[in-house]
Amino acid sequence: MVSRRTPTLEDVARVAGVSRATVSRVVNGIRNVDEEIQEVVRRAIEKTGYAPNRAARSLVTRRTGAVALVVSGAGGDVFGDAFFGRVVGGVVDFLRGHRMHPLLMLADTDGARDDVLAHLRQGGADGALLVTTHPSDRLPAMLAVAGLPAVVFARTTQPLSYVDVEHAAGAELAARHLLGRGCRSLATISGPLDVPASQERLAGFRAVAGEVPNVAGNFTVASGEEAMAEVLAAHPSVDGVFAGNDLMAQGALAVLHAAGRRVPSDVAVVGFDDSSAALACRPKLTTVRQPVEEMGAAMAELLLSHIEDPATAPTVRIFEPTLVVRDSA
Amino acid sequence: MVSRRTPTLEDVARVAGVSRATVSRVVNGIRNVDEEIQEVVRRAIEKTGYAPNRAARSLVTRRTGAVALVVSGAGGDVFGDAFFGRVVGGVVDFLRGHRMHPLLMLADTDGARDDVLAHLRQGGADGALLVTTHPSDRLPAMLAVAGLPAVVFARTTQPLSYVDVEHAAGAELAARHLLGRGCRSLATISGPLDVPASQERLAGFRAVAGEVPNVAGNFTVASGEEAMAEVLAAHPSVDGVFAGNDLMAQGALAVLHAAGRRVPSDVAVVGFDDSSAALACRPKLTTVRQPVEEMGAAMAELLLSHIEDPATAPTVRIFEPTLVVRDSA
DNA sequence: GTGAAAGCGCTAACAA
DNA sequence: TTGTTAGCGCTTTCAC
Repeated sequence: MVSRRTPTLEDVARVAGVSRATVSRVVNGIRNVDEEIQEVVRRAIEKTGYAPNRAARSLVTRRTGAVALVVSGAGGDVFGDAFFGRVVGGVVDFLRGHRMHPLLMLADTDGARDDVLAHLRQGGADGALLVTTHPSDRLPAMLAVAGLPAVVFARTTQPLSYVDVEHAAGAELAARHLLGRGCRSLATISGPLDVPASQERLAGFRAVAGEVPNVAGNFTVASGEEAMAEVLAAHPSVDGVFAGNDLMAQGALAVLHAAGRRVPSDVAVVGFDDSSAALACRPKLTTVRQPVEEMGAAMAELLLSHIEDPATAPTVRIFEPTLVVRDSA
Repeated sequence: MVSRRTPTLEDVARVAGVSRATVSRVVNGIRNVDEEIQEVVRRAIEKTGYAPNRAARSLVTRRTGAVALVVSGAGGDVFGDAFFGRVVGGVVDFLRGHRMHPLLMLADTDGARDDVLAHLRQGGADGALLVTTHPSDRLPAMLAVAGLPAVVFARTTQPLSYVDVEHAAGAELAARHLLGRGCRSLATISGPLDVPASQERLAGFRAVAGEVPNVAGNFTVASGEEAMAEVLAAHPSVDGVFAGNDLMAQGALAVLHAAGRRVPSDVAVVGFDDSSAALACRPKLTTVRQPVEEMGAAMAELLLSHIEDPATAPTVRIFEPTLVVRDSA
């Protein structure tokens, strides 16, 4: 077989002895095509090794079959974060049931944000999924103004759809659990207080447990260690700790252990997220689970509906966290 | 401003009073265009809010500006794995310097593999980056046969470029370190033995340390715990352990601690990967570092050269692992 | 240095 | 049910 140029609809049509339109109909599974002809066409496709050209199709349908999955965050190690991985998992999983794929993009600088916008305006993707960490990020506003289909992970004040978890409710679950097992002296290790989610979790906890002392960390193991040490120094009698995420809880565990406190008998610890770290900890972490994969899937689903019908109104989907009881509390 | 259809080259040309060709030249930064005219065109672009249509461009250039990043592995939780996240980070980072983006695809079933192939044949992406876990995966062969630009993470027998790390050399580093600190009774916890990387690591370790006992795990914390327990039962005198990855090392640490063995004084432990888990462990893990991000970037670089010149011969790039000494050994 | 014109491969009216 | 035809918006010879 001589290496020729890649076959087109035209070639298939010629081989099958029909028109381009008919071949197109068969390829796209449109009815109103005689059974026999369909068979002839299919054979011709087989014989020619035809594969439809996406660019040509996109040019006329104005659809690419791709959506931008934008990580609009701080450092470059976002992908090393298991949390983002879970979101991606949920997104990919949902999308592929719809023959769509996410295009990964970083939006960590203003230039990069402009690129994302440009890419969408050029029809490089049909819409955007935004996983943003900071409320100061202006990408949501840019997308909203441009009227591009977009869905955000975490609450936004922009007229865009978003998904989020009921942070306060999750923290309340943790507080009740700690109180329920008899803890009398509680403390919290929150995330950075300029992150809305951190604030909501702290507020939720205090709504149930009262004005307990808090030390803010930054969601890392190391910051959890520092915070725990600080808490221990200021409140030696502490017998229950709620951390804003599992990584910080893991740090707290290490410090408590080093200090000779038994977990959960001396000090009970509850995390947040139910990440893989929760299972890797010893003792295994009791934690508030966020259904991150489901949330990712929901984002994708919302985005698809916006793409399908641009007139769809912004929609919000809030998920309920659940308490996963393991060994640390 | 009335909402019109999105502006095209034609519109810009009309506003600027030049031909489409000239506008195209300016947009694509081709020289041979009078300075003044360039300025006029740029103003017209600004005024019209023009953005080039990617589909139309792709149709003629036969380039999409996207590459498929294919995870051809087992379970659906690949993205939750920090290892893959690091690869992605390296890939994304390199790619964006070249105005390209990765399209995420899962290839966990035969059907999905066919989809990946079809997507590439349809010009949905300019090439593929393959992160494959099992040597039995037939996707590399499919891509090689189809003559599509592709680069694989981990050695392949196919005529494709690939990147990999010198597994044996890394394990040798671990063995020498353990021996060097005076360990007399060594044992290993390897990954699944049907994974080439696991075998090579084990072989490398034994090449230096002799035929030490080994228990195979499956790269999870839990399997590391089981394996460690088994080792402890069979060889109570063990004073040095090399685990095939950091997660299993983490499991080993937990079991050793529960058994009352001090790390590293009673038993020294070395992991592999230098993942985030290595830093999260207590004591912090001494481990063999794979430059995963660099490897991801290298994959992307190789792929780009294949895309640019399809005649480029398959190339392999092997990376040297390094020992990162922390507290566990 | 600039323009005219010919496609790239496909879909979607509209006819027949 | 099937074919004809007109584009979708862009790049790229080839003249000028």
